Amino acid sequence: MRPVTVYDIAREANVSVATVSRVLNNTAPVKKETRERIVALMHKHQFQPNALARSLSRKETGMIGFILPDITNPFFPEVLSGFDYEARKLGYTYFLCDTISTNEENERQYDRQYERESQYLNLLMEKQVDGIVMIGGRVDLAKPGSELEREVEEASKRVPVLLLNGNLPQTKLNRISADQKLGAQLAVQHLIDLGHRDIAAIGGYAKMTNTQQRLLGFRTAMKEAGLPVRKEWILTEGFSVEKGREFASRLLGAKRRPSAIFCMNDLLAIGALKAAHRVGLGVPEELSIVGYDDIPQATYSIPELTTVSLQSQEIGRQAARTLDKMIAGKKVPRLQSIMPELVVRETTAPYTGPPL
Amino acid sequence: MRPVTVYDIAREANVSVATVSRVLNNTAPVKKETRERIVALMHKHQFQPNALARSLSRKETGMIGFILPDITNPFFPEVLSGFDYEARKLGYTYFLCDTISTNEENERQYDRQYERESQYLNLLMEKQVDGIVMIGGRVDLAKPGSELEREVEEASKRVPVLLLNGNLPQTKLNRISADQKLGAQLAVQHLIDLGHRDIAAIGGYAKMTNTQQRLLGFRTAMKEAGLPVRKEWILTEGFSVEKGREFASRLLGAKRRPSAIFCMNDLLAIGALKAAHRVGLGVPEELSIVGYDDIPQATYSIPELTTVSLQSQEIGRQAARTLDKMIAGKKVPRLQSIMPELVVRETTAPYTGPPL
DNA sequence: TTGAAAGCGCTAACAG
DNA sequence: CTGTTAGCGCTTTCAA
Repeated sequence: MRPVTVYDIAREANVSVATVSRVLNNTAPVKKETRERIVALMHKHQFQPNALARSLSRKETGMIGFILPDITNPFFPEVLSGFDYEARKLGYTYFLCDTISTNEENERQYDRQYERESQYLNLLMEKQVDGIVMIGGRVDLAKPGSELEREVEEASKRVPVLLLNGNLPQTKLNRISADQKLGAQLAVQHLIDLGHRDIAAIGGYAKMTNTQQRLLGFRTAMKEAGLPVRKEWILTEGFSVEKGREFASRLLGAKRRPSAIFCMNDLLAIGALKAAHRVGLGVPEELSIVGYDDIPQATYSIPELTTVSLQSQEIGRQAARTLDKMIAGKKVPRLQSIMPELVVRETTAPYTGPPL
Repeated sequence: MRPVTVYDIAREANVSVATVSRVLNNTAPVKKETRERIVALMHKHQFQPNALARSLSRKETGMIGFILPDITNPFFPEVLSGFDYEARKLGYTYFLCDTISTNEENERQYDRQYERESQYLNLLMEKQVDGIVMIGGRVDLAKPGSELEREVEEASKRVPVLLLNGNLPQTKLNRISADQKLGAQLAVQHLIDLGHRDIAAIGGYAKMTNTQQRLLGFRTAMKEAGLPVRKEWILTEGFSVEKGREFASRLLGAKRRPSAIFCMNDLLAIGALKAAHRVGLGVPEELSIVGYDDIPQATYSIPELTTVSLQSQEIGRQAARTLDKMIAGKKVPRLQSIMPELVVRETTAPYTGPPL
């Protein structure tokens, strides 16, 4: 059966569509009597306004596009859930745009990530979303390259775009970002305070801003404490549990090994935990480990991870509020910085090795 | 600046909008020469067709609504990622509708879950989605109650609805579901084969179909092996790590305790692992644990979880393909059953206690 | 091959 | 308070 429209309601109520529209949107006073008649009819026919038509004429859709790299990476659901909470309150609904996802062989496809982002950017604009938020992918690159940047900048002229936890340096897009350097400093300072001097750093990708910033924080903290940074103790290129295990194994297998490891995220830390376990090294007694991100899984391990909370939920919420303002045409600060917090749990303990 | 429309292109190309539309959709032959002229103009002006307008007249949107309870529960991103992969290939884009999400105080809001589902159902229909998939929430209830069911049935008359891993018994909606009972049997049989006789089952919610089915599988396997099921060893109402720890603690604190625990999901198993660790019980030497779902985190723990894979990615993929067929008006089987698989890892070992 | 014109369903002046 | 009417941007007959 053909869905019922405002015309159907109008006809049966002996009014014009304008009046129906008015009671639908409460956009102008309508005589109580006729209003009630119309409302009754709407219920009777289970009338559901066609949002497409409405959006077409109103020129706003209440839809947002959320572009992220990989929903199975537990960091993103955290951000998303905060975003969801606020966005819903503000009356938005959103498209989830995963630029990686998993194919039949169950393998992630990173190679086409940026291409996907471009596709989604266009698709979302065609769908007439009111705004777009981007996290991960090219936004994490220290030097995305002008083409990747230009594209987003171009998009931002048509629709508000907000970047999360990253940047596109050649553009002046709005963004919300945790202070990555500070987070790393917090973590490393914590280790130093515990008496550790031989500290390694593992994970991340050299080309990513977050990694560079965290490494910078690491170096800064070490330097301020007058501690040397050993090159062989900085192992990058990877963010997975598997990589964490690999990096840590390498570290722990060497003749001289660190007494503490600073990991670029929690997954790596979980991998490091596994490596330590494998070689029979007690954590935290013999080896301290600190993670980064504070994903829920940080409390699943034994022992539970000491880590740096990026306040991911908060970033998500902030994102929704900010994007809403941008959509409303209000001014928002170009950069909103979120303060990370050190969360001390069970993988760090005072240094107990031979006196230095 | 006003976005460019087919009219703008048409005018500048000295053709009618119909022709522009034709080259846009490749829906009828157009003279090569004029086609090229039009294509060039489109590029020149960065023309982006307005999907709203298109959908309004075509009566199809390429949009799907995906309703799930909680994106931060790692089971759902798995399903979603499989769904994403196929849906994208088929040209769909989807709204993520989380019915729980997290508020400012960082607490999940389960109480209004069903209400949210109803809201989203309506919202999605107004947005004119081509189809809806539902997982969790009311779909997991053994007796959802007629109102909750009627509503979905009603919706399904207007737009294809597909249920994942659950059912609404009073309706005859299409669904894709893992065989929960079989999965449980697999798990429990594995324990029995290892020589365990004292097996407990923890977690789940008594009112949920999945729990009932899994418990049924548990009982069936025990019965077939001639083993008794002790009432105090079946602890329900909960799906979290915290609950797992709590249940297992209770079990392990009693005078007589099981030598193996079958958990209704992996999070519970992780909790059980923690409980065992706390009381100094070695897993798997002194206590075997098996989980359910095989979320990625099942391999993060030490030792790694033996568990039942629900093939969540596959369910997601299947869902996309099936919904696409339904949208195309094709017939699909009312129920597609997915076979679970036992994944033996490190938390189960032969029984080594006193001879029975 | 191409154009004219009638929708798709709703909103928003404008007029009364 | 209410009705008329012109869009919103694209698709799709129906003719030519």
